[in-house]
Amino acid sequence: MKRTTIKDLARLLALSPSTISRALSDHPDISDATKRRVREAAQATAYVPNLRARYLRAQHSRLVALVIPEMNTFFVPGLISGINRVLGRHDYSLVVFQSEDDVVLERKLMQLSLNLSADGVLLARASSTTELSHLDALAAAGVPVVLLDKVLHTGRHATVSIDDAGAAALATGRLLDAGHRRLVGLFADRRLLISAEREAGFRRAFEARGLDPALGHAVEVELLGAFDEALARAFRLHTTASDEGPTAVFAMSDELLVRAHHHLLAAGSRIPADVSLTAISDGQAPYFLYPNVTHVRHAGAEVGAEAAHVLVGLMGRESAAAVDVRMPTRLVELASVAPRAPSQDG
Amino acid sequence: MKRTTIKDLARLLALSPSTISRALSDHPDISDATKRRVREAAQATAYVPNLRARYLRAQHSRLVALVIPEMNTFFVPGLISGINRVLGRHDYSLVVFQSEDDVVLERKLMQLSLNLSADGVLLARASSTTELSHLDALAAAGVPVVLLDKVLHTGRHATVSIDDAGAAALATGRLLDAGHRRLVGLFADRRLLISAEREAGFRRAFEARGLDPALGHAVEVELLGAFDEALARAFRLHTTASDEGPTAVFAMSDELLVRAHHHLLAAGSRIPADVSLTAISDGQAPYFLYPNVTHVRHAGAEVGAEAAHVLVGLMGRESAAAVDVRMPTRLVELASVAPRAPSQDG
DNA sequence: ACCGTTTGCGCAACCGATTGCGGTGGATAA
DNA sequence: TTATCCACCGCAATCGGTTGCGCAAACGGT
Repeated sequence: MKRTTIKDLARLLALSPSTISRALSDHPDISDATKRRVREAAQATAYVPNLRARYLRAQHSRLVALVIPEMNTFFVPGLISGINRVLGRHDYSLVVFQSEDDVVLERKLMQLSLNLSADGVLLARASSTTELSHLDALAAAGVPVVLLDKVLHTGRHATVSIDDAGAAALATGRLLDAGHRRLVGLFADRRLLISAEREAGFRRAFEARGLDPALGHAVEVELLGAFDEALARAFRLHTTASDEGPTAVFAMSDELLVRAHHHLLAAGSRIPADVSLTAISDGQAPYFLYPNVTHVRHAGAEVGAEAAHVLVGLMGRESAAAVDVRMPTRLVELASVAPRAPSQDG
Repeated sequence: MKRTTIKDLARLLALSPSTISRALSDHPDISDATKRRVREAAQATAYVPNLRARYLRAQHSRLVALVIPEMNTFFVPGLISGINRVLGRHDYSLVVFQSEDDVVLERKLMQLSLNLSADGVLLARASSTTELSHLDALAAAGVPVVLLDKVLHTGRHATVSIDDAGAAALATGRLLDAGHRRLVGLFADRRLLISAEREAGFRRAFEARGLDPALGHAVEVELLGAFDEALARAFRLHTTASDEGPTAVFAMSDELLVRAHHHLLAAGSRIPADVSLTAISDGQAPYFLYPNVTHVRHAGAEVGAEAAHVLVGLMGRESAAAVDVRMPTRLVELASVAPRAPSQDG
């Protein structure tokens, strides 16, 4: 049941392997008659060229490794899809690894990518990854790396990301411009650069309008399990007797968005009549939540496609210029924000 | 910037490549002193073993190809994650391909998997794939294939799937047992085997209880864009003057579930006070929708892990037994079903 | 001092391809 | 007839490893 090789064909037709190889690749040195014979034999024996052997000789693999912290529901699927679409067009295949958000495993996977001779690597670093020395081996071997989504701007690596602070400011600003003042901002673990950036954007939106950033109550949701309690507490804490409580919520991610939405409905709040809502989102969830959520779009598919483009470019040439791409983001106006009549503090 | 090879080390240490290879693999024939020298030199020159060369010689690749129709939000991510987790434990790497739900591309990708000498293939067939002759070449080469999720039971290929009809009957039965009689069932394209099966289960639930299956109104949602209109029409059509309309909805997938949920809220219905809701779901969406949706769990992660297990088993031995695994499904009781007082037709 | 056994390493083939170069045979030109 | 050229194909090296086998030196025993 072994597969047919070029040598098998050579033996079968009493030719040399080189002739078979050339016949199959339509080399001018081979006569048409021979080419025909070879092709027929290849057909008959179900010959399948062995790309690994070919690539070994050619010193490449046409394999690209993608390392992500972990699979999730909203962003990563689009990312993979976008990457795959672009890579497929250039005859690259995508190997997907998960680092389980662990630097140690991430390092191992970088090493594995090198062992497999990946032609390029796409890395969404683990949250605990604070330095990129494990990319040095890749660099030394001339394997280009593109950092995506959760990047680290070292100036030495190509990156594809968004302006996190800007996106957060945009979504927050939409709430402020609708007249809301007391806001709750939902953020993931603050030690993550991305959370810190988005929280900074959240505050910046207040400052840009000459408002007191203290009106924005940032809630850090470390464990999704403790979400409801955390959000409820935020509302309680920031509701004073003289003043009413928060009237709008900003979620920095889809995970937080869907939970916030759920929480608000469960608490009996109407959106947007009682509470307005915006988020930074991949662009899926906002459409199946009711009402549709006004959001700043940060689509995995677009980030992935762009990163793949950059990588393909890098794999093409020798030089490894450290491009820094910032994907544009835009506000998608849907139905979760209602204007609010300004009160005395507006 | 070329990477160090075994030959480089051989030259450097004035040894033969074979000695280097054996020293690195701790072969007993090599003296400890030499081993030490070799290891140090390998360290110093940042030697990286080339797995492709090794695997070429060893006649395998430790690569597994996964071919899915397309990425989606709910099921596939879990699938990939589950597969990867199991595969990783066995030192296999996962190459992910998307067939864009097109048989022609699917065929090409099977061919590509063969060209790359994948050690095994995981296939979630495209909806237009009605026969599996493109797997013959893989079978001939001794490459095991496991069909998952959207399978085709040929008796010649290993499969991992669920009892679609049973799962649908379970979710539907939950509604009937709560006293609901007029039901709307939401299904994807009927030409898909999976839709047909689940619709059969939907009807079977009525029959099993001695009820008229005509009370179950199956709606086929071909285009997600036309969802709202289709569902609204179903409610209109099946609401008679003498009788009230449907009081419960069953969705055969997450995509349909989230849209149904959205639609019901938008129409001003309360769940479950006005309309009860069940679904077959991966198990994510039911928790972030409000109220949490009672569903039959069909988790991608579990299907993926099981399929990977089966494949690993198959890749281990020579024989290619055609196992047929049906994943168990169970009802997860949450909050979207309310009992309904029986009327005259109950 | 002689012989058998280890110990430690190299030769060369192999995995499945690709490719520079050289060689043979027939046709053509001089 | 002989020199020349071209069409067509094979040899052998190469990619980066692995491995069966052989061989020399060192070692042990008597």
